[in-house]
Amino acid sequence: MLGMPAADTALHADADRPSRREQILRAAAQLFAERGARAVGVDDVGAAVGVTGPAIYRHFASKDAMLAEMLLRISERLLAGGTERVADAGEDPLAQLRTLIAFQVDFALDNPALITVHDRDLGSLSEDDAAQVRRLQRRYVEVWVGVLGRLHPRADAASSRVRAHAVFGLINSTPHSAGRLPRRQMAALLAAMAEAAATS
Amino acid sequence: MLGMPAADTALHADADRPSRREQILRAAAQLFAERGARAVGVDDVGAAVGVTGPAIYRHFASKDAMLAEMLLRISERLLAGGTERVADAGEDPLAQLRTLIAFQVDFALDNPALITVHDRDLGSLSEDDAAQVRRLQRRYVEVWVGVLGRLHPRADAASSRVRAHAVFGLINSTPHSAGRLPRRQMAALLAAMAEAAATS
DNA sequence: CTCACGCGTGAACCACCGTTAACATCCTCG
DNA sequence: CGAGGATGTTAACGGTGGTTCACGCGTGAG
Repeated sequence: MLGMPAADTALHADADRPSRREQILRAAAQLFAERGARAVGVDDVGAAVGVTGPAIYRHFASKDAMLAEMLLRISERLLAGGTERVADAGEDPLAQLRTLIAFQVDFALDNPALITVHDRDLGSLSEDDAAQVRRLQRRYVEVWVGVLGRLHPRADAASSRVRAHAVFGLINSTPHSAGRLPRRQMAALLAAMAEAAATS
Repeated sequence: MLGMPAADTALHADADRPSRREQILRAAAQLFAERGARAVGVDDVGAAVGVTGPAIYRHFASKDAMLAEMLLRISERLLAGGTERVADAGEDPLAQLRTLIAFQVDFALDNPALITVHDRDLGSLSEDDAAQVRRLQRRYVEVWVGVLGRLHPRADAASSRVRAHAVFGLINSTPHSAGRLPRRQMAALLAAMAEAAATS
């Protein structure tokens, strides 16, 4: 814990000159998305940033720790962004829904790789880490469930939860249809479909 | 090829008294869905049907061959079912869409495990097998694209393809929200959402 | 200057797992 | 009844891949 670099564990992205740690996480996310976390070797990740495999261990305790941090960050970003958007959207449930949809669409279009890893490789996490990720996911889902519940006052919570997962599935289809349309068009289409599905 | 049992390679499901081969495929599908194909050992699959690991090789050439057959079957069932439904639905694009949606919803509710494996473990297939599966998938998508194109005559094929993937994502969210609602209610909700999204 | 420490390297270790080999069992059919 | 094939079992092999080790090299502080 004391030998570990103090910054960079935080959430901020460090866009301009990413530290080695960040480079590794980014490269790993890309590789994990393409082949699946278990199919990617430590050497592959190293090679992707111009370093040998074992060098990874100067920055992460283990390969699993890498994956864990990756998934935790994603979940945290989604939860934080989602709650913030809803809070800023006023009282109107439809306005809240629209901003949530726009947020999720942007995220999915910006990070198709993270989307892929997020729901494919949760299983290859330690039980503790997996539980923590699931807690964050659950809270994010609950944000959606709240909005959907206010939008459909006669529906029960279970229906709203199913609805939320269905909308996620719709929006998170981006990895399957990436690059087929210019981004603006893609975003508009997905948002329209998501809204239609959510309000049906 | 000659030593291989002649029947059972076919598509029919053999519901009543499944052969060992079928038992293995079913159990493997379940395990693969839960943990991911690479995380499941041959011994695990064997144990799930009351047999040791190497016994698998009396029925399959390799673990990869198991996965390949599994994915090929799924893709074939979807393509065959989809084309058949559309052919039986007459000329009305909306009627065609409704029957396609009903078909996909039924499949997704009946086989959440297969759905999961289908788009998570394609990557761990040999290049040849993966290509074959992708060809089938593509043809199934084209069935949807045709219907969606007739439904939105002013839209280009790329939009329809994105739309198709989005609807798949919506319906195939069943593994994430399994058992939260009674099946009838679940089917009705998903179908309504899918139709709203597809016709928006 | 030099000492410590951050960052990397190549080699070795070790566990896991797919696969094969060699040997039993049982059921069927001539 | 006896031969053969389908089906299993246990033991062993071999590759892959995560992790550790011992060591090298630069750089900034005392």
